[in-house]
Amino acid sequence: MAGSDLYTGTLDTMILKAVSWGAMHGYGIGRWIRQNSDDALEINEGALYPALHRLEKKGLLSEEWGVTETNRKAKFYKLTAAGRRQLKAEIVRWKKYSQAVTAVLSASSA
Amino acid sequence: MAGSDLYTGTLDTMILKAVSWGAMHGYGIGRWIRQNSDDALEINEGALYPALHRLEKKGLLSEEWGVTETNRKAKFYKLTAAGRRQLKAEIVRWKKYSQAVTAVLSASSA
DNA sequence: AGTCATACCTCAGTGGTCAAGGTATTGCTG
DNA sequence: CAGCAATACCTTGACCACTGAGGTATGACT
Repeated sequence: MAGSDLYTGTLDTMILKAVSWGAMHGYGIGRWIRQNSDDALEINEGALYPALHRLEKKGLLSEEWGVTETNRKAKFYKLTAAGRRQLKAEIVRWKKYSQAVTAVLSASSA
Repeated sequence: MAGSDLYTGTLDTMILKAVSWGAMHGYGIGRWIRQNSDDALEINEGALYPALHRLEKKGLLSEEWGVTETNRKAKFYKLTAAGRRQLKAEIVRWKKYSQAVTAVLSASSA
């Protein structure tokens, strides 16, 4: 599975966003990100699962085993209150940061 | 010197951009990035200098000792041909990537 | 003489990602 | 019904960029 060479640190925020309307399982989160990025981002599983565990350990996600619509067992993640706060802050940070980098990369004089 | 919590991987591209109109020394590159990001990005020197050495080692920058306008000795960096090519590619990559992440973070339905 | 800004550097530690391996189950298709 | 793709989870070692903190030296101004 070819990764997308992530800019480190952006994955966690996207994961939090993915579950912001309800519980989702890991594999589905990866698929959701790919789809919502118009196939630009392909999440490496070796990055995805450690990230989920990390976020759970930080108390930003809670996990629970369940069954998918297609009858498969899967671990479902949802946002905690802290996770929702974090998501909000991270989105602000991303906006500022990406605008700053874009400004730098389109500067037209020294 | 407080860093800006960089998203790993974005620094190199900004450095290449900084020297795209002519040679610049390391300390000045840090200042240039800060100014062109409207003070949003404060480059940690512990990130900056290793990055310069890295890029030089990769053949994307060439370095040469010189003297600044204010009469101080400093190491000046400029783009190599490979560096210019890399910069172009990295800017494209950043545009695609940042648009993708922004799309994901502003998705409005599951 | 002292201090600030400039200008360079290194190092240990941390931590996220990649690449590659693995297990198990469902469901489709030949 | 055998085989295989897709789903769904996981771990591990290696790599490497960044943080935070330390350091040296010089020019300019007070």
